[in-house]
Amino acid sequence: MLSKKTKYGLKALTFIARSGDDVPVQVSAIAKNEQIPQKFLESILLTLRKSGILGSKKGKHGGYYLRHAPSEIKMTDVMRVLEGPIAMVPCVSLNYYEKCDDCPDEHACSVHKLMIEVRDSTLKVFRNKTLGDLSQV
Amino acid sequence: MLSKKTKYGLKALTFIARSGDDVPVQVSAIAKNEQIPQKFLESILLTLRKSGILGSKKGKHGGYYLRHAPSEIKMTDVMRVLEGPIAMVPCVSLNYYEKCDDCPDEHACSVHKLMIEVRDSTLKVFRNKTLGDLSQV
DNA sequence: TGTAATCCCTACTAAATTGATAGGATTAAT
DNA sequence: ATTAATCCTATCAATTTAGTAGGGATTACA
Repeated sequence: MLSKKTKYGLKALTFIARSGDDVPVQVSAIAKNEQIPQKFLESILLTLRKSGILGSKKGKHGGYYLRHAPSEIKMTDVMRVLEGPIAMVPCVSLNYYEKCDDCPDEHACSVHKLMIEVRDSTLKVFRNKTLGDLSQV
Repeated sequence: MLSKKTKYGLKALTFIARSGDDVPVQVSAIAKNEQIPQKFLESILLTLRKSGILGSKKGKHGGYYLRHAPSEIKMTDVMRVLEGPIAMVPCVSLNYYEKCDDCPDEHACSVHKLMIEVRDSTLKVFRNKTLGDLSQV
């Protein structure tokens, strides 16, 4: 299941992308329009900023803005920041690989083989999708 | 993340598939060979039996067996029993559809659009994979 | 210079889920 | 009868999720 954090994060990014890039967008505006608890959204946007996807401006008339053009923001990056590894098991993760304790031989593991295929097919989707595609009406 | 339940369930099914189909396989044998806590495994095999994927025989020399040939047991069915809906959000689930509270118009929802693509690509993998494929050495 | 608006940060919490464990009831073969 | 197995219910600790609370720091602008 997709976490609310990810869902809210994606909606927020879409909202910002649709807002034109001249002025920063306030958390309150996003929260109101997308029906997201504001304090929760604050923490989500903070992690998106720390990861380099968003930039921010403090103080009056401050807010968040995209650091790159929507068409350059790939879903692989967004999903990894919000939801974590794309692989369903660490032993098939490209970026966060970890060996299973129980599994003596990965090559012989049926779960491993299956999850590699799932990972690849999911990656293909996320690599070909950008925030630009999402924010298209 | 894949739950341990699903991981253990897949390993158990693979083990049973590889064991030839003349005699039922005991939980204890699977637990020992696949390094799965036996009591936990018991409950997993029970749900697989209740879903119709496994059959069981009680009493001495009892155990679990596949109800169909491995090549006829599709991963879509197995995954739905073990892990639940394949879709990452209920609003794109084929079998467990539910509307989002917050989303006034699904067609306009960026998350919805993205998750439909993920669902379809994952489904394609699971539909084309059977337990027979998994248990191939 | 003051004040309101805004992001930033830490800590806390309730509820749900996960990954088991415990203990026995039931069933079947010998 | 005894033994070996599945079946069933209940319980539990740890983790994760989805927030909430409260204030600190920064900036625009009157």
